[in-house]
Amino acid sequence: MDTSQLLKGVLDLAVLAVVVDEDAYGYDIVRRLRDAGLDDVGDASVYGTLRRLFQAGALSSYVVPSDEGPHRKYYAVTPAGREALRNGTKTWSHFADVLDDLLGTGRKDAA
Amino acid sequence: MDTSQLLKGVLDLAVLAVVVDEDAYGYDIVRRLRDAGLDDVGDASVYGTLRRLFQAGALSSYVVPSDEGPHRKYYAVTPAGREALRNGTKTWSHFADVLDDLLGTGRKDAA
DNA sequence: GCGTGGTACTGTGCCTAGCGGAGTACTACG
DNA sequence: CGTAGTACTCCGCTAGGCACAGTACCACGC
Repeated sequence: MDTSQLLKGVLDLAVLAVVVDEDAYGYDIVRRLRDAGLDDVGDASVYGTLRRLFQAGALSSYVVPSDEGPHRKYYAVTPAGREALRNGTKTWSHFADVLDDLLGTGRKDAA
Repeated sequence: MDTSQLLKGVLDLAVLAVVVDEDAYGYDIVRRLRDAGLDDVGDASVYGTLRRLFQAGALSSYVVPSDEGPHRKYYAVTPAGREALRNGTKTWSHFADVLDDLLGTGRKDAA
C-alpha cells in the first residue's frame, strides 16, 4: 500500500504537532517525523507544507545562522496555528474513529 | 478542515470494508459510508473507487435488475480484495497509531 | 584548493484520487 | 407530462505529496 496518500491532509497536523512541541527547522522536522514512524515523508512535502502553513499564518519563522552548515529557518506555531492544530486533531480523531469502526480494528478501546 | 483530503488512500479501504460485510451496489455503498460517519463522501468518488478496485481485481461484479429503478451493479470482494483489505487495514492502524502518538490524542490506549 | 559528503532550503512539474456538476435511464406518483 | 428518487457514468478541476534538480554553506581528506 501507498502510505503517501494517507498523509494527505494530515501532514499539516503532523508538522504542527512536531513544531508545537518545540520550535524547529525544516530539515529537523523531517527527521523528527521519520523518527516518529512516518518513514517515508519526502522532504519536499514537508518544506511545501511548511510554506503553506506559514502563508496561512499558522507558523511564524525566524532565521538562525548555523556554524555547521547553512542557516536554519526555524518555525514556531502561532496562536492561529494552535487553533488549527486543535481543530485538525479533533477532525482527525473523529475520522479515525469512524475508520476504525468500519475496518473493525481493535485499535480504539472504549475509554 | 477539509475532510476530503483525509479520505485519500483510505476510501478504498472503507469501500472494501463495507462490501466485505455484504455485497453491495454503488448507491447503497455511498449511503452506508455516510451512515457510518463519512458524511461527505462524494458519490463520484465512490463510483470511481469502485471502478478502480474492480479493475485491480479486488472486486467482482454482477448486475441485478431492479423493479423500482434502474439496474444495480452489485460488487463482491474477491480473495485478492480481502488480502488488500487486510494489508490496508494493517497499514492504516500503524499509520493511525503514529498519528495519534504525534498528536497526543487520547484515542489509543498506549498510555 | 578541490572533490566529496552532510546540512539546509528552494523551485518545478508530475500524479493520484476525491469532488462537483452535468448527463442518462428507469420507475413511480400526482 | 413533469418531478422526484434511484442508480450509474463521464469530464474537468484541484489539493497536496513526491521526485528531481539546483543552490549554498561547512568540514574533511587528499
